[in-house]
Amino acid sequence: PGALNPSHFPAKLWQLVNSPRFGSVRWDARGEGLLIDQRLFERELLGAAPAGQGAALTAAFFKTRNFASFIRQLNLYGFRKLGLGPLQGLAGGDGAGLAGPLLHFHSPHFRRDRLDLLVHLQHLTRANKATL
Amino acid sequence: PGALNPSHFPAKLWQLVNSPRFGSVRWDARGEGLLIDQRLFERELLGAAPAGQGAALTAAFFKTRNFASFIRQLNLYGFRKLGLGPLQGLAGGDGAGLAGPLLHFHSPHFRRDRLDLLVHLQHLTRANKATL
Amino acid sequence: PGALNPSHFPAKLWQLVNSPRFGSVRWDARGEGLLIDQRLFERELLGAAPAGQGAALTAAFFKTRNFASFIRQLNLYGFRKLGLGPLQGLAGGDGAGLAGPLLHFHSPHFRRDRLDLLVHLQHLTRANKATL
DNA sequence: GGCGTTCTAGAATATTCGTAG
DNA sequence: GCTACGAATATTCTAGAACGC
Repeated sequence: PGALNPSHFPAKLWQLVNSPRFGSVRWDARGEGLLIDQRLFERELLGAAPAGQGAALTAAFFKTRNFASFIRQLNLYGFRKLGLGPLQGLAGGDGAGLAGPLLHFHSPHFRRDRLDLLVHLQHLTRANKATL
Repeated sequence: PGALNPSHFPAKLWQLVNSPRFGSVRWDARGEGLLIDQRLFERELLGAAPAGQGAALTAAFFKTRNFASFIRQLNLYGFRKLGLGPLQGLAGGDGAGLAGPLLHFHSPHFRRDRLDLLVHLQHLTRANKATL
Repeated sequence: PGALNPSHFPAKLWQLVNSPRFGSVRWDARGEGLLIDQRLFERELLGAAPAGQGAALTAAFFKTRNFASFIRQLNLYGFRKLGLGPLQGLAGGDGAGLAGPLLHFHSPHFRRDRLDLLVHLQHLTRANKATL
């Protein structure tokens, strides 16, 4: 049972939020929660083509193509939704409407500059729940 | 629990073996077992490009890219390997060596012209095993 | 019990990863793990012909033709998978698509520049397990 | 008995679908 | 409407078991 296993969800999420290559998942201002742009996420990571283009999924972070499955993973690892993120799409029209609403998720074991907490991000199975 | 659910393995396998579009999975002579060409299967269904071509997976039957995962599914649904298939590579050289060895698998609930048996193809979980 | 016996798996693997003749098995950047290109491995070492060519297996390192058997050996000797190797499919289009994903395996007793550790690579039998 | 190969299964995570709240 | 979760299947990685040498 390894949260540090690079092929498991926690490590992937950590890599994702800290990668400059992907803009759909970022830290919030305090570095205590995730800000997720669903539309951008679907294009960058789930291979959703913006109409008219083949979905050439280069690096497949996930096997799913449904954003809902990603949310299910977040919940399985204990993340909860906080509400909509702050100020997006209001003042700044950043290009061609590429940005959608920002979803805000939080887990006590997922914080910027606290890689050490990552080991506590456990898959919430029935067995793991009993342990906790 | 539906073996007839089109998104589950039994229905997909049935569709696959009966489709003229795919040559990697066929009925054996008696229609009581499957003949599987691993290399062709990987190219047709798992997106393994034959060198020089991007892996453009049109219809994604499965999410995996590993042939071993397909075998795991066969075993999980009760299929057993019978041995190598008959007569391949001997008499008929069918083109450019596209064919590899044929794997032969069998299940009592998977037979040609017996779609009615398909409902008995059950995912062997611990609960289902206890029932049997 | 000889890990150094040239006919046994550890010595073969050592020879393989250090041979300039085979490109399918290499050290990772730190020299602490193996990077394995499955498709190339099958062609170079298991006699899988790239279509149109007879499988003329010159140096038969292994008797098997199944990649899965090689993986079974790795596990029997204590290797664990680390996840997909770095940098593949992302930036570099490496020519003619000859390369597939790189599998990353690790054992504490298999490190570059540490031939002395090789003696600890033991076949995990019931007896050996009890010892550990 | 040890080792290599093959086939199958266990166990954990991942994905999907439905539904309680 | 919507968020979270249960439960079933799917995928992955590793191990068990049987057989031959």
